[in-house]
Amino acid sequence: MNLKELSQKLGLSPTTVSRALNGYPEVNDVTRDRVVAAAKRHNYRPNTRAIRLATGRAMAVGHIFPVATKNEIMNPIFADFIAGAGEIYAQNGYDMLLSVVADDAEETTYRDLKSRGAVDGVIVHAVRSVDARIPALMGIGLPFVTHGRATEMEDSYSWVDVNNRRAFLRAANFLLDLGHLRIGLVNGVENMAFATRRRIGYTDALAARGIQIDPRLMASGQMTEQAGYLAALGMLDQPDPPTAFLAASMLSGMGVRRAIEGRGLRMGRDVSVIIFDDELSYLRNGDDVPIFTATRSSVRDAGRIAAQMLLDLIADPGSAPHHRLLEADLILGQSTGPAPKRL
Amino acid sequence: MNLKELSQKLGLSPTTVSRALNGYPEVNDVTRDRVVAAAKRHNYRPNTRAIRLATGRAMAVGHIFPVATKNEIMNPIFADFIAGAGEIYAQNGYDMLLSVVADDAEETTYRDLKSRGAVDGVIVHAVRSVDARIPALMGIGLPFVTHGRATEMEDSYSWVDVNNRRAFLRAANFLLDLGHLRIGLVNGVENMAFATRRRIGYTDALAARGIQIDPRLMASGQMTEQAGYLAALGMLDQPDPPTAFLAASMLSGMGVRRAIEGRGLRMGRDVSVIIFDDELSYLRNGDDVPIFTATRSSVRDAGRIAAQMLLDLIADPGSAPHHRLLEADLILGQSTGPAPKRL
DNA sequence: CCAAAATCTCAAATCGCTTTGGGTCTTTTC
DNA sequence: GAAAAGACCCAAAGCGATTTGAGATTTTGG
Repeated sequence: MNLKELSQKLGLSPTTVSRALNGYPEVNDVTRDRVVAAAKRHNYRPNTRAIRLATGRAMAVGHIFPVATKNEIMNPIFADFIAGAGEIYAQNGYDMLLSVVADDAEETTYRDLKSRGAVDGVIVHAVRSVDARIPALMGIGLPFVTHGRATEMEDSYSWVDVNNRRAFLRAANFLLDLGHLRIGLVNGVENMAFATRRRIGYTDALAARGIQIDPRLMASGQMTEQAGYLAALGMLDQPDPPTAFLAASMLSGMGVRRAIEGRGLRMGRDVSVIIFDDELSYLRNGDDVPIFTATRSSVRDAGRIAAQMLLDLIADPGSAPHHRLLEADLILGQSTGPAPKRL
Repeated sequence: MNLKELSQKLGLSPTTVSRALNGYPEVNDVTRDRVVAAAKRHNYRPNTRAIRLATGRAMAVGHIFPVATKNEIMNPIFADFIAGAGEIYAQNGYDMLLSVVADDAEETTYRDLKSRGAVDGVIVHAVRSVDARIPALMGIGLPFVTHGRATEMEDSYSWVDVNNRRAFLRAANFLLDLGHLRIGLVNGVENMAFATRRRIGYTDALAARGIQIDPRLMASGQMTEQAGYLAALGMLDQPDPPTAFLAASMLSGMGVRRAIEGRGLRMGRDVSVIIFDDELSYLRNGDDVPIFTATRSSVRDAGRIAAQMLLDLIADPGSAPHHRLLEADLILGQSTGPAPKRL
């Protein structure tokens, strides 16, 4: 059932039917009702391909799913981010296009999407501290919103980010207030913008209290359980082990917990742990009472916000860049307590 | 740069340029080379929207991302499956369309995608034992491939699945061979097809050795760390606790491990554990030596296979349904050992 | 050397919608 | 009561490709 057939059935021109369906004012209410009813009865949906060609808009946004050429790690937060963004697209009649691309080919993909006219804008994931994709996209002229922000030129593009520095600053301060003096940092890979900022939050907090930064208490790596385990174990086995940890994710935190328990210590009593909790749906931090004390910020919300921002940007391409800095909550769980008395 | 402009630059008709670019035989090789070179030089890409309208094919496939209305859990295997499938699409010039949809609206979404002409086919995720989507899609007439298979009508549609029954049968047999008589099952939610089949594999193995099935040793729930922990703890605290566990996923297994260690036991010595390892990129089962003994089958591979199958189906709609049953490997890790002597 | 076949190229139709620029028919307005 | 305004509807021109059918040119065969 297409527009022409429907209009013939109704004895109207395609023009009028199209206008009636799209809410244009030049059509009689009686006629409009008749058209709408017929469209529903015949289960008519305008052909997406034709709409796109006619309007010149893709009514779709692209998400590029970088697959690191080296380590092949798929970012686990991606699924939840997508879930949030997808909600917004569905509400606004947009489609979500996913491209899985080797991370050194992202720019080519953006350029391709643009010249093919496949999308009206893109979301950039996993922003690195220095990220070539940002200037590239500005050059290409494709509207975009980044999740995370690079260290430079913050003002010249649109982004959604968590205040990572502040989150880890607060977390570190909280541990310091509990009397912890040696705090281990189990961070993500530090070419990622968020990881860099978290480290700065951590070091700033220590510096503000006049505590010497000890590089042996700072690890950086993939945010997996195994990596967290090994990093924490290495620190615990040092002569002057940490009494607390700051871990970059739920998975890292689970690894840290295993290391602590593996050394016969108890988390929350002997060693405190604070994690960054992205509120991933399949990695909940406990049900009612959180297991880990955590800085918490929902990735799914971030997805919603980024998607809405992008749609706004597409609707009004001339507007100034939008920014949204989310603050993470610091929620109390069972993994923190006062520093044990030193022997 | 569009076809018309390019053809004007070349002094040829759009027809000839189109044919040259698409490899039709009716064009002189010299002309073709000239056209191809010019297209490259001007960075010409045919407009996707126009191609779609003209050819009537969407050159896109849909993935529907069900968000359970109740528990809101996003399936963690989704990301890796998508990564595999996306590779295949990219190689074949297809786009991947993702829809995030409440799980009670999936059928509507399929119907919508079809009537809008937005996709040429879809992949169905997370198949339930009895799944209304399958007959629905057959009715709609949209080519589809399911990941997992329902309990009925296996032959009438195309699917990719792991031999879940056999995987858990082998795993259970392996534990039985090691002398374990009480084996706990920490299964996924059993309205899912894969979970049902795994349970059957487990019970079949026990039955074949004449061991009584004990419902207290069978748990079914979300495949989260927390759920695995609680399920295992409950079993360990029973009067006659299991000496081994079969866990449905890496995360469940991590929960089981925590329960074991929480009770002062050691995994691999006091209590054995076998997990189902989907080889998720961010939940690796150890680096060199696997931590858990596991039945292993890569979800990313399954994504590749399903995507290729769907493309084949789209290319040849009249063909008979395709099936692919993957066998899981049983790989030895450090989490299993002989059953401890009974006191 | 001419007709037939093969080769190359093009004009125009098509896909299914939106949108422009008029037309007709009523209804106001002075 | 005529002119202006408003309401309603339509034909046709697009969007940018593919594809059909046919014309022009070159090659082949007798």
